[in-house]
Amino acid sequence: MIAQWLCYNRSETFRGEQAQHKSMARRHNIDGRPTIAQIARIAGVSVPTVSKVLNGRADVSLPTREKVERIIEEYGFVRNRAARALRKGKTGLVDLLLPRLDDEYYLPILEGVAQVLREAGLRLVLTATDYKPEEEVRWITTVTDHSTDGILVVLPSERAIEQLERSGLPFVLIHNQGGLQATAPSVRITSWEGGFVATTYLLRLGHQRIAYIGKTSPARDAIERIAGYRAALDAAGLPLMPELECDGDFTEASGYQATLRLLELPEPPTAIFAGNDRQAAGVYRALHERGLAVPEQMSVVGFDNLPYTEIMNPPLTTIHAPRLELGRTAATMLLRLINGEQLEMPRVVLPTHLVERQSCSPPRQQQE
Amino acid sequence: MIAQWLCYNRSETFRGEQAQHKSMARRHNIDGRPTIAQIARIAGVSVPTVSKVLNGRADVSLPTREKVERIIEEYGFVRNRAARALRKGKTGLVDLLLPRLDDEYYLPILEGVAQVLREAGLRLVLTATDYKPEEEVRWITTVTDHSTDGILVVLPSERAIEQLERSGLPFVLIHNQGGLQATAPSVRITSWEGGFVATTYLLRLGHQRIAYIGKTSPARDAIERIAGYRAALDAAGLPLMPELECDGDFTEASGYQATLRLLELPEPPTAIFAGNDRQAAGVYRALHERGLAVPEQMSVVGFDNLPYTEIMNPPLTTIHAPRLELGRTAATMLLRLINGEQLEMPRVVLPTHLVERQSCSPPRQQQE
DNA sequence: AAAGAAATCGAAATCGTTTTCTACAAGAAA
DNA sequence: TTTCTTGTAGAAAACGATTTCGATTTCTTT
Repeated sequence: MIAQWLCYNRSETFRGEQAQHKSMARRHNIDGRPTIAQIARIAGVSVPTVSKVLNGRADVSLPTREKVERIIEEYGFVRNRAARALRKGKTGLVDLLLPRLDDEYYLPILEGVAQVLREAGLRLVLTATDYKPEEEVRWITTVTDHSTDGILVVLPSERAIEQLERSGLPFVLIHNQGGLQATAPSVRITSWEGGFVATTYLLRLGHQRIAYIGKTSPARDAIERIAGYRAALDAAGLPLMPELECDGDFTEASGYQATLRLLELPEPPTAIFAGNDRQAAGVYRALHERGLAVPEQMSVVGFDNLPYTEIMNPPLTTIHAPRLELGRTAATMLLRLINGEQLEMPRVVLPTHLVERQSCSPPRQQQE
Repeated sequence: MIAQWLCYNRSETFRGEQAQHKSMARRHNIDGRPTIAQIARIAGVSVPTVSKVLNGRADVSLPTREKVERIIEEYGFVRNRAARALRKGKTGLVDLLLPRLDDEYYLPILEGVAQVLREAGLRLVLTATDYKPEEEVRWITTVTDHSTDGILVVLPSERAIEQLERSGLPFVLIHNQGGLQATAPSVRITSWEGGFVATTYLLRLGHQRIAYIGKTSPARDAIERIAGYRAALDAAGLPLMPELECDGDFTEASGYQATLRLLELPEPPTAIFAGNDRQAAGVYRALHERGLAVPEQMSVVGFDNLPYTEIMNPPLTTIHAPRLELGRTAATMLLRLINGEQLEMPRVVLPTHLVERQSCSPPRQQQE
């Protein structure tokens, strides 16, 4: 982080000589910024003509255009966005609703959205709803007042979706939890496939007793992950082992506790598929406390591919959730909707994939 | 809400005597949301009266107020924010400029800003500048068009500060790198004290040879950290040990490399103060590769208190940088400025403190 | 009962831009 | 020359709210 401060400060040494704008404009306007009317008067043309120049319309002669452009440049004129928004009915803003801001999981989504919006010249309005549907609804209601061009909602509640559909605003859902039948534009990831791939990977290494943590959550993604796990076992001709399916609310603590319980089993698993990376961190902690080595005595697979999985010890093998693309895709779709276009693919699912690092190996009995 | 629009339109359709007015109003209102004018007509009052009710002004009689409020409620009216912004000169928006969005360091700052703005009923516009001064300047220029009420800039460049001061907009700087003489409103943390405390902590444990990683960065915070380290050594009557002051650009990789070099020294240190948590993660990796145990064979202290330091193995002792408060304080100050108040304390410095976990112990020779 | 004070309400102006829609000029076609 | 385009420019009307300020009405006071 501070690394970049370095080169950043370097380029600082070339201190750009900024063209100082004429202070004459001050005379005309109280807050110092000229309006179209003033520019028009100074240029000796009418207000609409200036507007036409600003908007690149054709019906302005070249000399007039150049004169107006010169004055605009000279006085450093920028048009009042509020007035423009009022007249055009567009605000240049897009709202993004996240459950939480202090959860690094959402960061790349935010980043992806920000990238696309920046390219499109739109500004990003960010709100955290703290996982409360009423907050979501409240926010959607308050931005229904022409103050946004479109909305992106991560993990929307049912109520939020209803409210969105009612509002008539363009919107795209990210990580929609809703039923499969929902028709609203949305972007998701292949959680089922991720669960399947992770489990299959462990099976291929020779593991037979593979635990899963995170059974309880009613969230769509969680349900898909465990379904993928079960399907992989099934495809390998193995029976389900209910004692190896642990509760877990996808926190570090629940990963820790689930692992302790698993280790007390008469026949503990040789591998743990930890539902997500946070739980995997808890798994590591429990294993370390009990003096068990990863991957020699226990293989571990995570899900999400959070940044810190790279610096875990050993680096965690995990399923990559393409969160940046989630954000980019959703934002791109929303831009289309705002533009009045139809989406040929309103419901997009982005692929996950396995990131192989050093937390897995064949089970001990096969190693020897 | 659509239900109400329905009945709204229905009642309009059946109102013959107001037909001419109605058709006009309908023609101009494409998206079906009522305007103040329509509410006023339905309530049988004037436009200003509705406005007064909306703004809680005193000169409206109770019966009138109640009637208008009922109609507003019934029709689910929300006022057009663009129109309001134009007239009042306030947008209800605050811009936050961050160097990057994918850096978890900034997350709590963002969270703190978001909290305060939410309480104040303002919306947060987020932009990443990618550490480029020209991006900062470009953004500041484009929001100078009355489209924001105030700006918060994290790690502002010199040029950005100049631009801000020229713009006349309210602004507060976070982590200002500038010289001590700068008078602009800003919030920082006590980096020097953090460096001093971390080093003193290690000295008290009995360490004599304490390394520091991150010498090279010209960033204000980095300079203060190493200055604190040196001052602590000095206060303990120890000489500076240049061979123990390592270069480092505050990435995981540089922590790793610096540690390898330190271990090759004829007399390696017994403790490493790692400049920041990311470098500490690299230190852990190098030590683990060389088979050295933390804290038994090497004590490590980080800086920042990133979330993952808690789940490092062992949990990292580090200096807490109060980033949430950084965001909250800056936002609170900005709110004051927007409100036209004077700041009695324009330049705030927030205290850091040591978070003691399990990565430090007395050096080996003293243990035995 | 008359006059003054206070409460209540609305007409009209305003914020700064965009969008018709009309007017006029110059050039092309008849 | 007359008529018809074509190209330019501007007058005026929105967009939807807030604010000012004058006009009523109601309430006190003497």
